[in-house]
Amino acid sequence: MADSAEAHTHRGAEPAYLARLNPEQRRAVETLDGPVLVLAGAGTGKTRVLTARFAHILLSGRAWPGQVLAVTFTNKAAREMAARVAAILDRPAEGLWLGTFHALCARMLRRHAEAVGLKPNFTILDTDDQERLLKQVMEAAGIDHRRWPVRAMMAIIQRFKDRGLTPGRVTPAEDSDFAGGRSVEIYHAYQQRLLAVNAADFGDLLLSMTELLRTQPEVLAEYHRKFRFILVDEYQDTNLVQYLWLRLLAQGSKNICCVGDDDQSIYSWRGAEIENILRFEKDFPGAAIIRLERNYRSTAPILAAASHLIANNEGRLGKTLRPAAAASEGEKLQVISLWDSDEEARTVGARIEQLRREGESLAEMAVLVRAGFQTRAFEERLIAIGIPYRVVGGAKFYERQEIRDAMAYMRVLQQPADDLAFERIINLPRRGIGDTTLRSFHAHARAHAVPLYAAAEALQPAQKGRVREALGELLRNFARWRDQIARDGHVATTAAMLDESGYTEMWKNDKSPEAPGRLENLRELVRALADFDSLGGFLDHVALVMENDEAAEGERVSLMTLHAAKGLEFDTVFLPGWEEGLFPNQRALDEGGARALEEERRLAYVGLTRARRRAIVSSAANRRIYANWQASIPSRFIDELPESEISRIGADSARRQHAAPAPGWFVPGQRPGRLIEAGSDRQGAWEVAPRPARAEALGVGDRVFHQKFGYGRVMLVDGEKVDVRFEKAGEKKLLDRFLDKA
DNA sequence: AGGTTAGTAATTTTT
DNA sequence: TTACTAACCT
Repeated sequence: MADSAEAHTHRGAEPAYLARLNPEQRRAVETLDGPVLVLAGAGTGKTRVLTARFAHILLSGRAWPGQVLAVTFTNKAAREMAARVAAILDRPAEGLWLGTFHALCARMLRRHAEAVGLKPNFTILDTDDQERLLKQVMEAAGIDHRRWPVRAMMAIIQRFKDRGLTPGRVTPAEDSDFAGGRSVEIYHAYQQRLLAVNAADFGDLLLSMTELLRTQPEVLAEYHRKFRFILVDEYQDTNLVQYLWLRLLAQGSKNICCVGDDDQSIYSWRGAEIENILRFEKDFPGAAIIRLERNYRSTAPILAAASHLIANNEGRLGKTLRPAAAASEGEKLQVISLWDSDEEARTVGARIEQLRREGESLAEMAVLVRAGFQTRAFEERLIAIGIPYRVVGGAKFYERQEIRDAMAYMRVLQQPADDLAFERIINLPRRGIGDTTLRSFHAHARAHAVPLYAAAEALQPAQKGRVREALGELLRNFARWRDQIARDGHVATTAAMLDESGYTEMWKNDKSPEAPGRLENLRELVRALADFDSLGGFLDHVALVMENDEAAEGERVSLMTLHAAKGLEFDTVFLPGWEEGLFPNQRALDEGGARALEEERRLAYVGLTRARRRAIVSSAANRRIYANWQASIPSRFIDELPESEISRIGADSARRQHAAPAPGWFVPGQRPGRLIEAGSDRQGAWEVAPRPARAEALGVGDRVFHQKFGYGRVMLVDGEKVDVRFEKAGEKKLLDRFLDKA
């Protein structure tokens, strides 16, 4: 508030949003004319620059809010930018073209839908729908799905779209040899199907819009007139079609400002091309390049370690992070060698407990892993020792079954031609309409080139018995709901639809423990519906914007993948699993070679630079993968850390572990022996810990402790099998020898 | 039509 | 190990 008051009232003095910038940041904000690339290292105030620049454009009178196009990758980033711009302006910023690539393209495409063969109410398909549609296309083309998986074809199509290639633009050189060279044919058929069901997938939003700008000069000119300034966040993550889209739009004013960090490009596997940022000067002649290297986040040792590591990469524009404050002190990085993944989880858990005892906040600690499955071991350990945690980036709200079902109902209501949605709900709840019946609808739909819904209507009278009755009722209901929506509005109608269709009833009758939660989610969905003035607006929101409903707040440790951690920061960051094969990930290396290794290294860099004060890297000598144990060696990235900035813990014993054969070496499924930890007087000795037999039997009502599940109470004893109700993990049946009396 | 079983595959995933 | 899917049975 004070900021903008000053911004408006100052005489001669600078507005506060400029005054608090360092010289480089300030140049990035004030260089308004022509292309600008801001190379913003981790923690150098990237968001501050972006928002100050946005506000500066408006406050200096260079453009109205509607004349600035501001693009981000995530909804979160878009929200944050909107909020911070509004804070500088001291009023909510309205009429902004600020959003994700996808949301902005969807907004544009709705206006020009007809030009690409869609109706303005087209559906935006998520990954699941895409896959089902493509599967149908491939089945129709007679492709053996066991030899040529749908997933693989999906990836190929996505890659085409990422590169701005419509089926007609795919050249033989860019084609793949999938299904005996039939990929373009399938791609083409898939696009035809999308138009037939009046739908676009995520990739289409960008591709269709770019194609439109490429081929229709008057549409392009319209946007050139409109947008005077373009701002782009996370430019290093753009793919080719996003780049083309931006370049087309920027041809108008030339005032494009891209902010990014080539060292944090970690999405090549999703089509991102780091070359876009490396090539910026060539693409936009006369571009100003501004480097932000003053880091306001981390201590000197963390910055030194991250810089030292990333210097091993070849393909980079080159920047060096410098600590902003003179604070050269700070804890060294800890590098811990451990015996196995269980010990790693225990150690991390113990460190977290210790830090908490020392007064650190759990919300300021994060465990960052390479792959999602690694979080499980830490979750189990944290449950056992009673430390609250959250897993960031798990299942999304809208990916839940009941939400997708309910949305399918809404989609059929909104757009009866949406075959995928219709297919999903035609027999949900069970109406006795099985494969055979559905197949006949499909045949009719194909033969008459009508939507499935129309086919069902046409064939309903020809059905017999229960099917005829149930289908008749469903179709009559839809007609009625469509009628009702004009009268009662979309919220009441949707609620009525979910009840009257029998969908809610289905979950009420469901005895599974998840059912009540699903009903609650459905109620939440209807509640959320009230924030929108139409069903269509809501469906777009869910497809493009809605995110995890999990509360981010609270005193909890965060567990997530390194990818999910980009853009976040914590006082303490645990980086477990730094082992060859896991990190750098072998599979990534197999697929992408040297380039992939550099991307893995960038991922390590991202991980380290998340830490403000403390980073703890660990590696385990043995890791359980599925059922059996596998030996592993510490990651090469550990060797790339500067020895002067790290303190090694257990390194000696780790070396000995690899040198000496252990007793009972790697019997699949069996616990390996364990080396006594550093600090013990028996350090270096082998301890093979057999599970001791239970001395005393457990009784009903006993309080017990389990390594994985924590504390609980015995509910039932059946020989050596015991039912326990755990305080945190629910009821489990297990063998008594895994329990300790508490 | 719907439930059961055997076989198979398991990174990262802002939209 | 688990989780999911495709053939298989009732």
